[in-house]
Amino acid sequence: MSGFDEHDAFEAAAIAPRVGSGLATRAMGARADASAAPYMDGLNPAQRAAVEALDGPVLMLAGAGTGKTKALTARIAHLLTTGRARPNEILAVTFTNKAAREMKERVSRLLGQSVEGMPWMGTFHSISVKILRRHAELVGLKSNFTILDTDDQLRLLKQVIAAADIDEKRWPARMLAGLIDGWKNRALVPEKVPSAEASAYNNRGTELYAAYQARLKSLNATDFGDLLLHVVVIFQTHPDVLGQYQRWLKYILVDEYQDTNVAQYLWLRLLAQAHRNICCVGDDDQSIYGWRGAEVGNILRFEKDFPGAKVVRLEQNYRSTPHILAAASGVIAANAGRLGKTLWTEETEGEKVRLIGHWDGEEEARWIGEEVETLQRGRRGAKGISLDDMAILVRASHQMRAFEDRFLTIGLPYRVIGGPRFYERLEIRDAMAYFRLAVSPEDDLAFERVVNTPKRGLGDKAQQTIQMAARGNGVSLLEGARVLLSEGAISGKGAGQLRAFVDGVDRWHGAVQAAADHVRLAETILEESGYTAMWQADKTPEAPGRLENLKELVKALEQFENLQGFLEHVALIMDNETDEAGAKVSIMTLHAAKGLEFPAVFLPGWEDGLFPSQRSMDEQGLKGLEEERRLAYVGITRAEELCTISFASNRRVYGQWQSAMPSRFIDELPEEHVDVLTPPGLYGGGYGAAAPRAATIEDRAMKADVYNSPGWKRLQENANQRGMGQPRESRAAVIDLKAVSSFTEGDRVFHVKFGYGTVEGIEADKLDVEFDKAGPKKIVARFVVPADRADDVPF
DNA sequence: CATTAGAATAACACC
DNA sequence: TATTCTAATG
Repeated sequence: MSGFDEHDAFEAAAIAPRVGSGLATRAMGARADASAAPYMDGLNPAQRAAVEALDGPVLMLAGAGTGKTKALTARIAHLLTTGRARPNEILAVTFTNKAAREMKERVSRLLGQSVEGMPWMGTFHSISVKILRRHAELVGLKSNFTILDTDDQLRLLKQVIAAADIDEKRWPARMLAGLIDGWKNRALVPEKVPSAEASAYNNRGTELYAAYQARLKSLNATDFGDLLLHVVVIFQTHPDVLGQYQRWLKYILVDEYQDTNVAQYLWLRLLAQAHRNICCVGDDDQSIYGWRGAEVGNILRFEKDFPGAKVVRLEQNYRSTPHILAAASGVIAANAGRLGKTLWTEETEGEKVRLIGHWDGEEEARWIGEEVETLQRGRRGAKGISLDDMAILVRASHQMRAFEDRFLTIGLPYRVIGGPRFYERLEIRDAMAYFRLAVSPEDDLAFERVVNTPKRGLGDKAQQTIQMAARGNGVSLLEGARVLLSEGAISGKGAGQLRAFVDGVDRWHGAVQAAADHVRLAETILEESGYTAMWQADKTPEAPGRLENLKELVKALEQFENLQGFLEHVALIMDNETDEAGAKVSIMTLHAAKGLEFPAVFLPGWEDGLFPSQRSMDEQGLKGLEEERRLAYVGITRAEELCTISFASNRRVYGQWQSAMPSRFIDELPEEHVDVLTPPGLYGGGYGAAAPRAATIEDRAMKADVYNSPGWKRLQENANQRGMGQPRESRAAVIDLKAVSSFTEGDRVFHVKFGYGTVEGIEADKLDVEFDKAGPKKIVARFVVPADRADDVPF
């Protein structure tokens, strides 16, 4: 019942009058003057132009904070109100479920009615699933195919690799997964992979890709990349099917167009090529998904793809203060090959972007924690900021830990967005595997995951036997197991338990087919399988939490009609919004922050190697660096009123201490828009958790003569002396330089972090020190002092 | 088969 | 450091 039949009816009924572009029009009972419609209120001229250019290709270049969603939703309202399209004739694609949800809500609000009838508003993936279920047989699948997540994908690949007799050690499955994802992102089926790339993965990349695809098909499964790929293949090979969709989906809107990859581009172009009513919204400066196959080229090339396209630029920013905008512009200006936009604002007030250095990551977290509390309370009589209005945006998710630790100890409420997700947790995935088996007993991957969880005495050997039996008979693992049991071919111990397991699955499957109450069924499954009992018996500290999660899972089921519906939801909706009450600071990655805004934003970890990430630069060179820079731009432009950038000179990495230089992006911040808060340490004095609150940053900031402070100069000098890309030691929190006298072997020394130690060797400016507590370390000489001067260390 | 200690290794961002 | 993998032991 996916709306296709109604659709035909609608198609016949919807005879929208053609109208001149840009003019207010009268249409089928719509309001007489659309330009006076409430959804047009408060649109600036550029936005209005974007809303009114309904027919033909439109490219909306929308800078950060320029009201793009407003324009987009108004455009949808306009399409509906003018009678150009019915709700189910508009295809509106976003990248995240959150964005789709928000758009739905806003359109509903604009029109004063629900838009439940907009079935084609969603992510590329969710819309693709809808299409693919309808035409699965065209690519050799059944319409109830399962969608594998990354984990399943990897396990399947390992099997394929093993079957090809390749040493997975030398040729990791991850590498192959990356290759295959890359090909799928470019809509390349195995036969189409360019021969130049066939040498990948020990010359067997394409061969294994083909084997993997065959395996997926036999499992009646797809991975994420397939969802799009299959649809593109169907469109390309079945013009009749494509034609249907072209007729049905009269208007196309695409959000975040700069993030589309080749497959998505083809997907869109195929759908749009007939009527060319496509409106793409994007910002080349916010293209941050190159690693996922996004092609900035798509947006740069739009006018060539759609000749005669109308290009609208949204440049008036409604979000940030001038200083914040200027700082962001200064950074992004270093990128080449931009379409170019100049953001401006009518706003004149506002604080400069704040910059502060710290000795190490812990101190950075401590400082930000205090600063959050200060802001919450309200600085100098200013009004306080709610925790909900503050965010900490990090480059990589592992950076979040330091903040979580700190916030937990000071009891500061926080929420992590996009961290280790609920549905990726071990116990949830196990439970889901049970549900999957209940829904489709032939789901071999699910079978493998839980046959021996909890332990049923079915180890590698027993499982191999089952595999053999299944493969030999060309049946699923469950059937294979059944055969073995009936033959009595399985050894004594596990046999009874396997029998119980197989019977259990049969029973649960029966219940699913009988459409039994699925919430109850889920509980029953977890009980009968012994899964709950397993965690109850587990005495590790995390067991109670896991049981709690299982309860939550069952509760989440209530919102769905059945298990199938739930499973699909989980496969596609990986963002879990836990809307707990109470104000909280948000912690998230820069990527996750795209599209969001906060009055106060903290951007920690601006160190070379971390941000920009060394890996990005190593693998992608200048291209990678530019993408990192766009990420910096995204970060800064999330801030409405206050943006605080910070870096730490030392950080633990894999338990090893490492020092780093402030990010090169810091040098790119235009100095007249930055307040340098004195790097701690440069003026000595106890700075840290125990420091009196009166001595916090605010007061210091007043004195800091911005870029003329000795600290800043030294930062610059150090920066200039060193080559780029080298591992560099800190140029920020420099300890008393005079303390760096010449050391000799055997000297006793002191280091703030490691304590006392003995010099074992000397190498240029580095010392090999055997620390009493921390063990052997290589240390830059500047960071240690003679042991008898330990008291002089200002930290 | 399960358990466990010790070693290896890891970490960038997501639908 | 923290998790995961391997090999050796029970």
